[in-house]
Amino acid sequence: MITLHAPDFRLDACLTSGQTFRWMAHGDWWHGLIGRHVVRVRQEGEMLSYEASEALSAEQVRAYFALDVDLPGLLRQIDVDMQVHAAIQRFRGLRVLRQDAWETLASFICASFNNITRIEGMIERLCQACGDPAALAGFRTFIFPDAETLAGVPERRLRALGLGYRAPYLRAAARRVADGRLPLAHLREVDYPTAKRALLACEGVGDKVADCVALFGCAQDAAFPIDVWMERVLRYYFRHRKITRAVAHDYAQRHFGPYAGWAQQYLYHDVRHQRATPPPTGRHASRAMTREAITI
DNA sequence: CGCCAGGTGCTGA
DNA sequence: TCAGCACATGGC
Repeated sequence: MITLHAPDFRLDACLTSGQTFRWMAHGDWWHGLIGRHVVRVRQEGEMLSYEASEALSAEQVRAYFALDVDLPGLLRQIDVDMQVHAAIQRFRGLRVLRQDAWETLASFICASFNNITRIEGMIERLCQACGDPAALAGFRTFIFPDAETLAGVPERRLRALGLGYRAPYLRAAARRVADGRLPLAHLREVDYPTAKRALLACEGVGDKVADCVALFGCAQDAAFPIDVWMERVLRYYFRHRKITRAVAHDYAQRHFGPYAGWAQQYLYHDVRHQRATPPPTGRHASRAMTREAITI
């Protein structure tokens, strides 16, 4: 077992905030994969411990959990209004993970117009059907199938896994990655608009999915995915008027700046968490936040 | 059973 | 540019 120092970090928030779909809680441990490595991780205070099925360096783990990011400095940049401030206070330590770009692209194609529970099931069946088996002690799982593999899977087989109309989109994206038309590794090196434009070339990838892949899979910290939840959150900055996602996205970019994606992750996790555990009275808090929103 | 889900592509104004 | 619509599926 290897232990690293992980200040300003909250593992459970990272793994339950809708940016990753395969981690499972097992007592104090979380079981999952980092790339092709089967891993279990556990947080105790400022310490993060892990075990892996094969050599997995501390640097790879640090990179995956974005522990190299100066979180206090970053939060200072996005802590620009009452609403995001409250989310930061509640979930300080939440970080945007640095996941594999292909797995992120494939996962978020499956995520479109879908709910998280079913997304998890679809991805798990996809891995069982097309991925290589792997294990860590008693934990057995399957590696996420690579693009070359999925490019050769017939659409009807993907439909049989429950992907529905997303099946042809996933197959086409796999082809595009496998044959090099979409150079995913390169998208970490270019600027955000360039990365997003490249992702949008895939069928079944619109603004929201492209932003998720850019943010979670390509280290594009400015990317700002807007789904139905974020649309509700952002409406609040416009005095609850109806707004198009394009307007909301443009506003968020200017309002939060180069780390807008991290603000998005805090707001998203916060609104989802509020639904799960509603606050006791909320009256004063919501009035204060409304007043703040109006002055923006 | 009806509504909803980390949307996208297409169409017609 | 933008609203309106179809699209598969299953969780709740």
